[in-house]
Amino acid sequence: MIAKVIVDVANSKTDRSYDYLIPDEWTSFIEKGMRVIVPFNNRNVQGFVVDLEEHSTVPNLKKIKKFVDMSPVLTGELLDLGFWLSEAALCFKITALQAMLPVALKARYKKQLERVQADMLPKEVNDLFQKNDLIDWDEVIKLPAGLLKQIQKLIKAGAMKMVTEIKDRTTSKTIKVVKPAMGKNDLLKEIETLTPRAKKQKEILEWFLVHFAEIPSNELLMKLHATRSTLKALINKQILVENDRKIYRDPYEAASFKQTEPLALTDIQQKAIQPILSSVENSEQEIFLLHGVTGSGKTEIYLQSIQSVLEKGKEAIMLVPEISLTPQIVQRFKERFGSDVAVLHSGLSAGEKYDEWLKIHRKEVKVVVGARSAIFAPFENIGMIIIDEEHESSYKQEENPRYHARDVAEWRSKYHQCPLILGSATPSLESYARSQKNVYHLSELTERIHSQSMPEVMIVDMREELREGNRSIFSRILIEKIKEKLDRKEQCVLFLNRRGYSTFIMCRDCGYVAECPHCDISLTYHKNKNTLKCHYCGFEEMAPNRCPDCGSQHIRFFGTGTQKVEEELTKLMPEARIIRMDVDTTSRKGAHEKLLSAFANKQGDILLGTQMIAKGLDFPDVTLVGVIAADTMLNLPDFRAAERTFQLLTQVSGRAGRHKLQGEVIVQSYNPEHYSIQLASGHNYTSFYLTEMKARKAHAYPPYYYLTLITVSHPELMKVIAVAEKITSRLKKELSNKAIVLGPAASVIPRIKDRYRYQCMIKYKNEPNLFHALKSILNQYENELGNSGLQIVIDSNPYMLM
DNA sequence: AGCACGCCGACT
DNA sequence: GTCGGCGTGCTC
Repeated sequence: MIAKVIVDVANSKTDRSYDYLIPDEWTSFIEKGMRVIVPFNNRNVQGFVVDLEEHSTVPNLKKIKKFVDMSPVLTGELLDLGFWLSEAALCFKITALQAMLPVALKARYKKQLERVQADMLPKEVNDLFQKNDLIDWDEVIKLPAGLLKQIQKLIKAGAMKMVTEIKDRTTSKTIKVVKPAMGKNDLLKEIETLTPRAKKQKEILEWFLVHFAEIPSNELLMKLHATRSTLKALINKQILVENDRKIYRDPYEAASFKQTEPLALTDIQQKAIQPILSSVENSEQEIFLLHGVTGSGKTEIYLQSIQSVLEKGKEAIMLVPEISLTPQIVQRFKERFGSDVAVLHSGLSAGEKYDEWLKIHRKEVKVVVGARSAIFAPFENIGMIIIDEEHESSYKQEENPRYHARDVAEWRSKYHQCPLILGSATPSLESYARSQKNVYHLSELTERIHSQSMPEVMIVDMREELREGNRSIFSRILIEKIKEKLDRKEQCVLFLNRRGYSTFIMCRDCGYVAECPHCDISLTYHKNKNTLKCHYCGFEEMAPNRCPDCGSQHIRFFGTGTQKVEEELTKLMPEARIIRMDVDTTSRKGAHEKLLSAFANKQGDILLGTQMIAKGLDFPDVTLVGVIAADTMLNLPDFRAAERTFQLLTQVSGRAGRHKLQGEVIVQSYNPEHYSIQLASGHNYTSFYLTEMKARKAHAYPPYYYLTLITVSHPELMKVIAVAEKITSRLKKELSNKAIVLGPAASVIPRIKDRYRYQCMIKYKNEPNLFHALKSILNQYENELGNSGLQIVIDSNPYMLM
């Protein structure tokens, strides 16, 4: 038998399957989707079996060396999906296949030096090997040059050789468990022969007499207040045996979840869920766009839809944006579906993710709640896929394979003939446009449950404040309102989309601006450490107190970040308890949850944060939401700037007054008349959609046109320009005259990490040649891509134009 | 990617 | 005459 294997060598020349002979003893064992280890050009690499065949046309096949899995890690469906994905995202097949598995399953290669004939080695070389016949290559590299030379010769002579060992990164957590080494009758006899002084030993054995089962050692010792030494005595006497047992890490172990029952749906919810349920009933592949204002009860619709899927014996995938994978959402799923749920998000360690993935693989769960990559959950009988907050940019992966979870979800829903639900209070223009063309089935939830009204939104013109002499970052009305809420023991959420203290520092005498030495971007001042940081490459240096250029001491800090807001707020209201949430305060594991639960327990009056506090949070006592600078995003050079601003303002405002108390929102802006700010404050999605669509049409942007962005980067500017120009002119030649090819132009950030960056953008409607043109461009530069430091990134349907 | 092969300059 | 630098090409 022949196995077709995709090897773990990410390169365009090796981007295909290779045939290998399956050793006779494994012919009935090796299956599609398993990982194997194969010899490949004088070394061993890992690969995926993607097909099995009787015969091969290739002479002199090599044999599969080892198998890695006892059962396939990729289903037939996922293999097909991987091939589709590698085409859609223009990446190597192996890259696509690996993206579908938890990182823990990615092969790790360890090079070693093996001793073949000890008697041929001189003493000083033999001494390097102690008991083992292998030395890690990392150790070999450190040896003195003289010794290396000898080793080189010995390798040539065949006395030693280089080998690669391949390992998973799976580390299983084990615990010690203990059980009787004999039957009940013998156990009884042993108890009788114990000396009267061995009171604790007797207690332990009596426990086993009653329970007669394996138990974690620690648990047993805790229960009986015994110590390890007592247990050890019994193990030594071979009355009990102790073993290591692999256990799952359960990130949510400590939390206990009360089971909840489905809530009664309002009439509006009922109307929205009906078509979904009938689609589940008839196993129809339909895509629903669930457009529901914040607080309209979308989650309950998800839960009940999934319930109906489970009742049919099928599985469900629910995607949520990374940032909103707060305990709140997880809790609602765990409460409803108990241990049927696996949770996958980036806050978990590689081992924890692997364990959650294993639960799916072993069919121990029926529901997955997770971020983007959870769309690859290895279910085989999917009855529904849900993407909550479908407009979120975190569904687009910004590295290879550059896929959008929505596209993968559509593919899988077609494969399984099941409904796909896209939910959002502010759908992406692409999705809403499809619903207008009846490609998607639109369901609207226009009212909040319990008919709370939408919060009152007030726009404050900050230019006016400035004119009236208020130079603070807070408007007078915002300060007044915060104080009012504090007096009433209610809570506030303040939002600012910028971390750090100041966005840039400038010398007032000579105009010097501190910039990153590796990127063309100004450095952000972080006050707590008194450093300047680059938010793109991580560069950090001490902040100067004199201008490095002219020596002046007049250095001023411009722009406002969360740190500065926190400081100003403390000055104005020393009594307020502020919880700040941004990348800098949540980098440690679990910090996110800790800060949120502190706020939920009212250990804080004001929650101040960036992006990450905009979504999904639901705190009953929050009655004021303040947006400190609504225009920060509006001024970005991105065609989605208005859409993002509208979405963010709507999401943030949705945090206020979700329960009994009426909410208020204050939006500070320097562009108060901009339609995205005006329409967000009026909660008017439809008008925003229509206005924005006109702008998109006028400028030939999605959803009227598809986009593909090509970014060329290299340490030398001339090289970048030359390559970008060649690519652009080639595309202009090869594409139809209906395609718009723009560029080459310097990227918004012209240099990152010492690499210059140029871009070319393609706008098109129907361009069957595009795929081949792009592929041949990649092929043309392939040998330059690796060694000369040239990088070409092709992103179809980009979310980040930077 | 990474390893072998092969071709040309520097050296015992 | 050999050793070792790196460009080139192939991997079932």
